[in-house]
Amino acid sequence: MPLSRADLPPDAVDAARWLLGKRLARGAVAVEITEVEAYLGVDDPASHAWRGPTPRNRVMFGPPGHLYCYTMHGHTCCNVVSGPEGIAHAVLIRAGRVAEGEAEARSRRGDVDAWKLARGPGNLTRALGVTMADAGVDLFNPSSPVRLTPGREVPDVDVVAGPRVGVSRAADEPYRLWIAAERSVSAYRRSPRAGAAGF
DNA sequence: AAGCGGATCTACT
DNA sequence: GTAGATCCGCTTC
Repeated sequence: MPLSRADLPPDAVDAARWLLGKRLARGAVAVEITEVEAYLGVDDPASHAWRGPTPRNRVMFGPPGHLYCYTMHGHTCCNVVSGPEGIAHAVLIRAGRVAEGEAEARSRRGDVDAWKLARGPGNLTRALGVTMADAGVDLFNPSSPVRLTPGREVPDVDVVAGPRVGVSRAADEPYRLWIAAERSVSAYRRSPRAGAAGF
């Protein structure tokens, strides 16, 4: 059974949990998602959508199930837009484990350990070959260059939550979810601009 | 028209 | 653990 758009929860945190264990596929490469971050659109000061629509973030304000891509520091990062339309909830795909097409992924990433091929959002897009040209594609359309496909069920006891990496606002919200004991999960770094940890 | 700041990565100590 | 490369979008002038 292919995944359907109706399976994707509208709330970004729910969508993030749902995406763990699913696969993101492009060309011969498929990555099993191991680490994600939820961004709550217009209600989230850490989201690119917080200040409203711009040419860059317009995909996030569109229908769910599409790919929001952006570049920073010379890297491409990609998000799954959730719903409802106009609220701009999205889930950043931070890391994954290459499940298919390791040779093709390695041709782009070079000679690194297998668990590092898609570790970190920039490395993940490089391993898959995702670029800004893929921005806005429908992840549930089988003829799209990038697709979401079924993976494995991840039990709740294997899922850990914590603060998002590198954000300077809302830096303590536990909107980052990952699979415990997965080596492909990237290291936590707090933004130097975020205040002291607020416990 | 220019400056600033960032949802990063790698290398080096 | 820390520093530097690197570059585009958004804000402000």
